[in-house]
Order: sequence, then structure tokens, then C-alpha cells
Amino acid sequence: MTKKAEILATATHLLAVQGYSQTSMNTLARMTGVAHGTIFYHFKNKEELFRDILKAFKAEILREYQEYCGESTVRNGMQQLENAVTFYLRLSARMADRFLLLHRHDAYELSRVNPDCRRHLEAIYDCFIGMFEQAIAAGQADGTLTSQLTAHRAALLVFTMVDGLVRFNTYNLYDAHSLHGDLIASIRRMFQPSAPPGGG
Amino acid sequence: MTKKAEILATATHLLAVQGYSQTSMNTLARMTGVAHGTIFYHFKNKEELFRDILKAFKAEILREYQEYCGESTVRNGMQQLENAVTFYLRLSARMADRFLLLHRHDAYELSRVNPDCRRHLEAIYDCFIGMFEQAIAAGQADGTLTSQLTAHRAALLVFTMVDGLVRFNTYNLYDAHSLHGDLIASIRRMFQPSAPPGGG
DNA sequence: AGGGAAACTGACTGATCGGTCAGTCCATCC
DNA sequence: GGATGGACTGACCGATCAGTCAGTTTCCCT
Repeated sequence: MTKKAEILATATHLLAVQGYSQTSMNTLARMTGVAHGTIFYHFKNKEELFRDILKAFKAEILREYQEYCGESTVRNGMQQLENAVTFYLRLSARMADRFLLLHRHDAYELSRVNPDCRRHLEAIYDCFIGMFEQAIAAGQADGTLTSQLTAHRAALLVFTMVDGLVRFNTYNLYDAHSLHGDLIASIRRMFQPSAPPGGG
Repeated sequence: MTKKAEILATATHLLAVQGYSQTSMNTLARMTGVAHGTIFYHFKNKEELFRDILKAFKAEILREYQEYCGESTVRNGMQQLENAVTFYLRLSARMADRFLLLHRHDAYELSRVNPDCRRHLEAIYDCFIGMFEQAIAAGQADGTLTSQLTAHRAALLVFTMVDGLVRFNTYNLYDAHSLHGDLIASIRRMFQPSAPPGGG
């Protein structure tokens, strides 16, 4: 692992846990085991370092999504939606630090002045919401799923639920981990085609 | 308005918009129109100032909630749940800056080392989630609302949805404002007792 | 008027911040 | 062996930070 990669990895973790402005370049250098100046040799400044973290995160998410698309065998739209939710929850657990980064305001504040950052963020969100949208649209087409809303708007609502649950874990105020199953059941109910009464 | 109150009001806005560590006491003093030292005359340090902001926010939310409880005339549980969602969305719009503060990580990081802060945060969340929980429990009792989950767990899920939507507005990536109606419809559907086929 | 307390001020301090830069180290080439 | 250039270093810089404090102003009570 090159020193540049080591700096990037350590910075990702530190910025996620401590936040952008709370993390000093001195701390980052000490934690990585390099000299202070080495960071500025590889990255123009703190902002560019952050941008590169988002860029790497985007790339990894898109790669994971490609892999997920290749693997998943889908019977119908509702099944696809459940898969997508499960994928998101598992990904957020596996990349916990980077999702923490995504849930801070730092990235959004930077993206307000840095078009590159904004593009990376949008790509990440478009990937996730597109994933839900595709599933819902497929379900609307094959009849396994109904909604009065467009697939896009329904996808936004699903995303707020799923992402909200991930945040709950972050804040650690309630035991949200155990809600994963309940979340999927609720989403299924939200989109279930009306069943005949008394049906199993 | 006393200078102390002016400082508190300005600080609330600044910390919400810029974040805790990005807001300097010098800026706060200049924006409030007082001397730098005046802040430290009224507040022991920056942390205590933040704690007092959370305390005032908690008090205002509890007051608003009391008022809401007194005003609302409720026909049934489902109606009560819809009222609660609408109350939350309107409150978040009216107190946009303080909800922004609530959605930053600053408060959670401070609450990790400051028990007072933690208590304020918990009181705020307990108020909101309790509001949803009461409505769901009432609906389960009067049959206007069904769920396989306990009222508490269902309330957590509703909260993730509603709060997620408020966050969406904050990030400004999608036009989430227009989703308010869709959100209520989706929640109604999530909890709707199974209707007879063809029913109006 | 006058005296004491509370409110307020702003220059100051030591620490820390992001960023710079002259210089060292070392592999590679002629 | 000497020259070249990329990787790396850490002392150093000006700016800014939260917090202090001696001193001034404002206010109220007598």
C-alpha cells in the first residue's frame, strides 16, 4: 500500500468519525505515520483530499452496485425491491465509516462550492434511488407491486425510510438494528396489491 | 430582548447553518453586535452555550407539543397519526434552523460527553416518537389502523420516514417539499386495515 | 450625588490550524 | 561517480481559535 493510499484510508476513517473541520492534518499525519508535509505532497489541500475520498467512495459504490446487479436473480418487482433494500442495509453496515461520512453535513457544504464534489454526491444518490426506482417500476409493470405515485417519487420515499434507519444506528439513541425485518415488512405492505379479505 | 437572549438567538442560527466548530465566537460576537468578551460573561464557554441552545429548543418543542395536544380534535387513531405527521412537518418548516441543528452530528458528539445534552436530545426524540406511538396505539385500539409491529417499533419507522423527508429538504438534492402529501398517503397505506375488494 | 454591583468591553494569551518550503533521501540513468 | 527527479520530511509561517482579565460603563438603590 502506497503512502498516498494509506493517507486516503486513514483520512476516510478520521473524517467519518470526527468530521471534516474537527480533524487536523497534524492528527491525520500522526495517525497515518507520515510527516505533516507528506500529505500536502500528495494532495493539494484539505479540500482536495476530501474530494478524493468522495471520488473513491463513489467508485466503490458503483462497483458494488454492478456486482449486485450481476449476481441477483429476480423473480418479480416486489422481490427486486426487497433485494434492493437488503443490499442497501448490508452495504451501509459493511461501509459503515463511509456512510457516516455521507450522513454528515461536511460533504454537502463542500459540494455547494465544489462542483466535483457535487457530482460525486449526486452519482451516489442517483445510484441508490435509481436502484429502488427500477425495482418499483418493474413491480408496477408485472403487477406484484402497486402505488399511486410515480416510481421515482415512491423510490424517494423508500430511500428516506431505509436511509433513516441507517442514521438511527449512527445516533445510537434506539436499537435500530433490530428494525431491519420490520422495515422490509412495512415496505412490502406499503406497496402490496390489495388482497381479497381473509386471504393468507 | 436582553443581550444574552440576542446572543442565544444568533448562536442558534449560526450553529445551525455553519455547524459548531465552523462557527467562531468572534463571528458570533460580530453578528450579534456585542463584544467578544460579553459572550463569555453570559456563558461559561462554547460548550455551555451549545447546551443552552439545546435546552431552549427542547423547552420550545415541548411547549409546541402541549399546544398541539390541546388544540387537536381527534376522531380516531389513523386521523391522529396523520395529524402527528403534519404537525412534525409544519414544525420542522417553522423551526427550520433548529431542525438543521438537530440533523447535524455536533449535538450527538457533544451528548456523548455531556449528560445534560444527552438528556435534552432524548427528551426531544422521546416527544416526537411518543407522539407517533400514541397515535398508532390509539389506532390499533379503535381498529382504524393495523400493524404487526408494536406501536413503539411502528412509531420508529414512521419517524425515520418523516424525519428523512425533512433531511431531504436540507440537502436540497431533490425537491422533497412536494412529497409531503405522498408521504401521508404512503403511511396511511402502510397501516390501512385490509379493505374489502372494490370498496370505495 | 454617590457608591456598589452587574453588565459590558476589547486587547491580550497560548495553542492550534492549514499550508509552505528548503532541504534530505534514494532509486535510476548516463 | 555524478547528475536527475520523485518521494518524503519537519521546522516554520501567518491566521485564527477559545478563553482571560483588568478596566469601563450602566444601572439602581439610598
